[in-house]
Formats: sequence, structure tokens, C-alpha cells
Amino acid sequence: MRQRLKDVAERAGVSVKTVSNVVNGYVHVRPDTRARVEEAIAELNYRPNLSARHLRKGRTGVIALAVPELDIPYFAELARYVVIAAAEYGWTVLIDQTGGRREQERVVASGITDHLIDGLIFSPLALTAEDLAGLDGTPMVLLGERVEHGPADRVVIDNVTAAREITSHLIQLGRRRIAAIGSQRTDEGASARLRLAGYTDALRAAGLDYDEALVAPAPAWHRADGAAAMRDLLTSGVRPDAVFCFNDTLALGALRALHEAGLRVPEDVAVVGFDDIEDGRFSIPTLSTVAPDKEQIARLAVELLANRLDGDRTAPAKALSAPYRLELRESTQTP
Amino acid sequence: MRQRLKDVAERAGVSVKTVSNVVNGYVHVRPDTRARVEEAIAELNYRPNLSARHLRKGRTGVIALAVPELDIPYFAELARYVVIAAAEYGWTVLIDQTGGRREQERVVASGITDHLIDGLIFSPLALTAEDLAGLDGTPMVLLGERVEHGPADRVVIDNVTAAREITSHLIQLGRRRIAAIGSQRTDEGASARLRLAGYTDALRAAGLDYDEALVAPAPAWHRADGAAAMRDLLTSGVRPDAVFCFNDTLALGALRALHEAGLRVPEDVAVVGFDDIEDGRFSIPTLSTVAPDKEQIARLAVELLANRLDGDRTAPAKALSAPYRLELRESTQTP
DNA sequence: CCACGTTTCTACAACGTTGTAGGCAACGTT
DNA sequence: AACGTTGCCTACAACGTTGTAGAAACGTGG
Repeated sequence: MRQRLKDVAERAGVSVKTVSNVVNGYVHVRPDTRARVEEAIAELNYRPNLSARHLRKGRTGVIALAVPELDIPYFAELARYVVIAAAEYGWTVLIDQTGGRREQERVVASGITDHLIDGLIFSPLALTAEDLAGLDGTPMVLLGERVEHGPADRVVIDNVTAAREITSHLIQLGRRRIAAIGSQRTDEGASARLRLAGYTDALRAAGLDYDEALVAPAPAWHRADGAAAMRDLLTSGVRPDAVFCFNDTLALGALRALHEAGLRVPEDVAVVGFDDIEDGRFSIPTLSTVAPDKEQIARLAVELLANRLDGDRTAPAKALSAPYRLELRESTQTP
Repeated sequence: MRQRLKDVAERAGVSVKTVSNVVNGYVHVRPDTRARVEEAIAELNYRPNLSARHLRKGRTGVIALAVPELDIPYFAELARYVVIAAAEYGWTVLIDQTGGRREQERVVASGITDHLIDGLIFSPLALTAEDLAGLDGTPMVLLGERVEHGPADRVVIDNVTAAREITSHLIQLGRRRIAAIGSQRTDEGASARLRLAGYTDALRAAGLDYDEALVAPAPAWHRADGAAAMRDLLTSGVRPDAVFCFNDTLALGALRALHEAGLRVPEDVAVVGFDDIEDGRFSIPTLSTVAPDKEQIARLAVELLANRLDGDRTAPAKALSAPYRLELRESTQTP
């Protein structure tokens, strides 16, 4: 049977409130009283009932992180850093999987978790600004560019510049027929749109023509999609000498398809990705990529949430930018 | 401002309890009353306060999944299936990261999450049976073999047989100098010990000598450890013609090290792993592996927890076994 | 038309916690 | 000696919900 403050109080011969004061570190408790209470706590192995505490205080000490899929490495790595950053604020993180489905995302945003959580860090794939409008509820921080003019705080990275830089790197290597993998309909992929913009910027700056045949769409950004898109590019006869994949899993799929086609990377085709997931450091060849500072993204998101919780809930939404760097590895560097 | 039952009750002109009855689907409510209440609920956008509900009911509807690291693909994939399986019981899953550190695992086991969770699914790396002894608290299901004679329900797979089968596969391919990567001190790696046992079983059954020089330890089971262990094997001069890595990330690291050494897989060295993570289906070459049925593992774990919650909490601990199969891919099959 | 069971609804208490208000000593100051 | 201040502690109420007990309204069969 679980012990309550009352049980501890009886054992220590004090009032319930005094035990509560000891548990909460209230200063005005005589040392010997404190000792007696602490002894009773230890003997009964008392631990507070969080539901009751939170009912009373109005805070739960739990925040949620909602991501499309946990087994997408980027999100798993991000989740790890969010858990670590949240721990510094004494928060527990509840992780929600939306599957990237708009309906599920809407449910999460409108607070399926109800009064269980104090705040939400949210990486939406399908949600729109309208879905978010008129949310009275839980403070929220959005990750990524999916919802650009919503009412919530955001953490982003400069996708356009990053995409331009990694594409320019390919151009500096002497590549001229640079394909892109991962374009999506504008209404579904904000990241795709921004990375495509950076790609075309870089081509234009170098005086290269934009060739639509070199841009391959990908319905999702999984390995299988990357492999399929690469195969399409190879069979269509456009003969790329480099590929910019809009994320690393696409790139790993593309590497696989190039391997199956008997092409060498980077000699025949240079490949770059985006995200810097662990796999890309050990793939064959290792993968050049844009490495967003995930630790920083997580930290900023948690800080924004903390400010929102403790500060002004009606202040205008802020967008913070996290740094990134280029990680150049074997898939672009001839040994 | 958040709405309460009381607000809805006033608006609908009924008692608080009637609103509660409507919310909980109690049958004896007149249709027109029900309609009035539901209208009021919709107008006020009422959602129940879970802390209060749980304080009253003694259940929270939240279970925790504790894993060493979320960015280890095996655990990420497992987490995904646990979330899905738990959803069928109406449970939310709170994911905890222990980092595999014994202290943190002990905290989780003894209930850091306190009254917040109804039960715990736990994949311990460092915990011992003693740490678990005398836990009065939360029902728990353990994953894996780390704690073999503890007081809690468990879901396991038959590691010894699986390891024997995948090793036998290497032997059938004609390999004779089969290395193993991933051995650990017995007090830290129960999985390692069982998989090593299966490996030696297979060698013995085929009349091959067990050569200690062919068994490489790995402090952790990450890609970097696999690569380092493989390099050690190659420089030590034992010249293996096959490697059984005790998990897939080790194997991916080993593939990388073999590639760097200029050796071909599978022609020079065949490689197998364990876990069947997504990466192994797209690596170069694709990875042969033991594929535990993760969906089934998750489902069984959730079912065990459900039985424990609804049924007899003092019934003896059960251990269920989940199926697996061999996935044979390029890293053992010459084209 | 009455007795009785069923339906529909309500009042009250309780879940375990903490904020508020206040009481009682002990102390120092006038 | 009277007073205020401080330290230490307690009683009470409230957070929002639901189980229990029971009251009122309704329907049915005699």
C-alpha cells in the first residue's frame, strides 16, 4: 500500500503540513523535527503523489515532445537532447508519435494530453497554421518551418542558406549536373521548399541552368524513397554528377541505389544529405551533410517553453535560429 | 481560463455529477439532458483535468518505457511499437532515457515517476536482480535477459538458439574462421553471454575449434565499438572469414572497418548482425541479421502489464518468449 | 389507484497535496 | 512589564474529479 503524507505525519508525530514542508524544503522546521520526519519518510518509503500535487499546484512538471516517428534517426537524436535539456528544468518528457498524420497532429496540438502536460514541443509535418489558430491551451514551441506564421514560438535553422552552401560545395568540386532529391508539393513540405530554394539560389549564383528533370520528388523522406528517386533519376537519362538529398535518410537510400547501379561515390556521383544522423558517419562511403546543432535546437526549444510558462503567455511569438555547419566526408571528397 | 465540470454544469443547468456522467458515458441520462450537456461542453471547449481524475481514480492512464538510449535504432523502433500497442489500451507512453547507467536505472525502477505512471516497461542494461528486489511499487515488465531471476514479468527472445542458427548459417556457407564481436564481462552483458553461448554451440556442433583470439569484446554496442573491434581483429592477424556481431550497429561499424581495410563483404569476410534495424536493409552491402519480432515484443510487454494491472499483482512472474527469424541479405550471400 | 421497480438526477465526501491564516513560544526592545 | 518580531507549527480549505447513497420522477402490473 502506498504511503501518504498523513501516514508519515502520524509516524513522526507532527501535522501533515509539517511533513509537506519538510518534503518541499521549507526553512522554518526545527532540525530535530526535520530529522524525525525524514526518518519516517525513509522508513515508510514515502513518495509524493504527483497527481495530487499537480491538482493542487496547477503544474504537472511534464512536457510533451510530439514527433512524426521515433524511428526516424533525426527525431530520435533530437528526442534524446530534448530529454536532457528538459531534465535541467526538472521536467519529465512525454513523447508522442503523430505518424505525421494531420488528424493526429491536430489532436495533439489541441491538447489530447489535456491537463497532463505543462507545455508541448512539436515537430509537425502536416499541420497548418489554421489548425493552430485559436488554441487557448498549452504553451507550445514548434520545430521546423512547417507552420511559418502560426501563433506559437519556433526554433528553426536557416534552411535556405544551408542548402545554398552545401550545393555550392558541390559546384566548387566541379560538378555541373547537380540533382536534388526530396521535393514535395508546396502545401506539404515547407522544409522541402526552402531547401529547394537554396539549391536553385546556388545554381543561379554559379550561372548554372535549373533543370527540372534533375529534381526528383519524394513523398516521404525515408531510405526507400531516396533509393526510388535515385533509380528514377538514373533511368531517366539525366546523368547527374552530384545529388543533393534533402535529408540524410534519402541520401542513404540514394547511396544504395547508386551502388546497385554500379556507380562510384563520389567519383561518378557526389552525394550530400541534410541532418547529420549517426548512420552517415559510418555509411560506405561516409556522408557529407548539413549538420544542424541538435543539442542547441533542443535547448532553445526548452528555454522558449520555460519562458512562456513563467513569463508572459500573451507576448508575441518568437522565432529563434539554431546554428549548423557543413560536415564534409567521403561522399564528396575524393581520397 | 480552463473550464471545469462546474462551469459546464452551470451552463447546462444540471449538477456537476450529471456532466461527469455524460463525459464518462453513463447510460442513465435522458437524451435531451445529454444533448444540453454536450452542447455546453462543446461551447466551453471543456476537457477533463487528468490530474484530478487520476487522483480520484488511482490510475493515471500513463505507462513509462525506460530504455538506455533513444537514438539507438533498436530502441527507437521498439519504442514506436510500444506506443502503438499501448494506444490500444488507451494508454499514453512516457519515455524515459536511462543512459544505461545503473544509478539512473535504479531510480527509474524504484519509481522516479512516482504516482504518475500505472506501470513500467523496462529495458535495463546495468541493473541487477538485487536492485529490483523488494520493490513494492509499480507493476513492471522487463525486456531482455539482463535480469534473469528478478521478481518481474519479462519478454525475451531465445538468444542462444538464434545466435546458434545465424552462426550455423555462416558455417554452412563454408566459413571456418568465424569471429564474434560484442563479448562483455559477464556481470554487465547478459545478452552478450547468451549470444556467445549460441556461437560456441554452433562451432562445437560443426566440430570447429573455439578460438579465443577470434572473440572481440565491445564495451558498448555502438557503431564505433564495432569498427574498433573489427580493426583489432584485422590487425591481430587472426584472419577471420566471417564475423558474427552481437547487434546490428556493431555490424555496421564492422562493415565500415572492413571497407577501410580494403576487404570485400561477403567475398573475403561474411558479416551478420542481430536486431534487424532499418539501416541494415540499406547498408552497402545489406546486412544479414537475426530479426526479432519487435512488434510482438512490444505487444506482449503491454499485455503482461495490462494483466498485472487488472489482475493479480502477487501472481508469480511470467516470462514470455517472442519469435524471431533470420534475414539473409548481401553481407552473407554472394550475388 | 397503489405498490414497487427502474430511470434520472443530485448532494456529499473523498482522493493527497499545498497555500493561507493563525496560534503559541521564545526572544529582544522599549 | 508590555510590546512587537521571529521561528515553528497546526487547522482548514481548496484544487477537479468520481463513487456512494439516496431523492424524485416515471412506468408497470395488480
